[in-house]
Amino acid sequence: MATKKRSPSTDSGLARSFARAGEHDVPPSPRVEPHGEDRPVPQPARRGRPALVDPGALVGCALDLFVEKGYAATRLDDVARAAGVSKGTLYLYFDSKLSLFAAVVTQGLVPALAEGEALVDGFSGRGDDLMRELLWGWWRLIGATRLGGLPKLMVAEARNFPDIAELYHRAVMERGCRLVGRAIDYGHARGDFRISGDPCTVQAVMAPLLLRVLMKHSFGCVDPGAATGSDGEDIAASIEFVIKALKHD
Amino acid sequence: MATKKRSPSTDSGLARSFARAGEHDVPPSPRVEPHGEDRPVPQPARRGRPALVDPGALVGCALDLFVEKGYAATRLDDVARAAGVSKGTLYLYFDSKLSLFAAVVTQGLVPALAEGEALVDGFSGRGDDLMRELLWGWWRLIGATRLGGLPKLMVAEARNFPDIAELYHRAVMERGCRLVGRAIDYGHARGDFRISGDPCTVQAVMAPLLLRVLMKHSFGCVDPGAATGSDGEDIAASIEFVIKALKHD
DNA sequence: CGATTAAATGAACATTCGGTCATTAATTTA
DNA sequence: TAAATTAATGACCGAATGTTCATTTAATCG
Repeated sequence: MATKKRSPSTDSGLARSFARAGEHDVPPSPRVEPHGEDRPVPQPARRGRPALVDPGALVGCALDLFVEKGYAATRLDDVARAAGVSKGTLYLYFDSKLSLFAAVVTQGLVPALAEGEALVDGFSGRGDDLMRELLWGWWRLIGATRLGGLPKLMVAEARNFPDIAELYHRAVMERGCRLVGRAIDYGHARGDFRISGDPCTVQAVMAPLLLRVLMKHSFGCVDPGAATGSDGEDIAASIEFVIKALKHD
Repeated sequence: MATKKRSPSTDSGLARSFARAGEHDVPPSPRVEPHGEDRPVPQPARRGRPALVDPGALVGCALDLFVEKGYAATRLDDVARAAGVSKGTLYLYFDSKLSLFAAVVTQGLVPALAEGEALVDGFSGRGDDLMRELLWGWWRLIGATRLGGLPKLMVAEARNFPDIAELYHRAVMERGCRLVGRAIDYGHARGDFRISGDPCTVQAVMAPLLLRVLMKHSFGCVDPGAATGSDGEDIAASIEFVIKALKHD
């Protein structure tokens, strides 16, 4: 009942059941076969029917549905239909519903985090400007995209899946908090901010944007104000709000 | 398949299937008198076996489980067992799982809102002191109690139950936002705050505490820092953070 | 004490849905 | 073209669970 993946790569259930991350959809590179066979490497010299489906697309559809309906209320039939495949096909790429969920949570946010870290690493300027760029970047890369659904998904399901919650906490939340904390410390060291980047301050800084994206993906269907994000206007206001709180009098 | 309630009072499915609010758990007051039927008669001179269960206790147990597991993942058997009754008994008091959910969401928060409104109505003093009392009151009455689980529950389920989401939005969120908005406006009129209580500012003001309670009820089992609230210390810090953002330079 | 009425039960029913697998489709190799 | 190999399908199964209801329990009334 365990591994059955088409790929020979070993698979430790959960938390690692999926490796591809790119958004590309190219199954077709059927034609490269340099005669060496049993090497466990790049060109397995494929035969038979080439794969049509893009696992990344499956994960994307699952993300949308998990965010919209929650884990338990999302049927694998729906995911399959949304992706234009059959339910059986899902089981060619994922061991179980839970491993699909793990794949959804795992992939996506890490690139955005890396980008933020690069920003903070190479920044020289006023602390409030760094904070503006960082928070705007978060909004552009996460809050305004469908990745913004992940926080809501995890808030909803963390208690039901402690393993995945811990994974998300370590790989995303802690790393993100360190990042924001460093940005605050940067401004603090420069004398721009009155306080340092302790965990409580970090949460207060992220809170307006995070809450906004949580509302968007929950009450967005009921509250038109929460739905849109109404480009920029009040995102900017929220960002300036927390920067004001950080600055000296 | 519709109404079957033991009481002759009409019941419009959803959103109104339950009225009690008490927190007591005493079965030993055998005269329960389920929501006094519209007869002005306080003592209907009951016959037959007196009721043992307290519907408020059923709702309380359901709240805990819904918050912990989410709606879909909560089994009525669990709710019944937690309340010490049989599953069939639940259907004596609620038409369906959904109406139980509606009862959970409906009751509880309104009294806290009323208390906050009384505070703002009768306040005379500095704007930042009003804000402190208001936010601390919210934390004491909601954030620190099990009612604090409701925001997480609604964030998780709003999209699945638009009717209940709209009910919650109207009866709780809009009312709460008006309340906080009035408090900000109060300080703004006095010259204590630099900005008025527009919806965006209100959300930014509530965000740190709301996010904290959301985290507590989701990642609390994984992140020890989010679990406790570590009484007072960083609640105070969060409150002072937003007050700082509101004040003039 | 029966008769009556209401409360509570829990076994049984019906549906949903995650997961399986025999079958079919599509491609390459000989 | 035939064999081999891999991809994809969708009907099917079984466990889980919301809902029902005939039955049992416990109180009051005549």
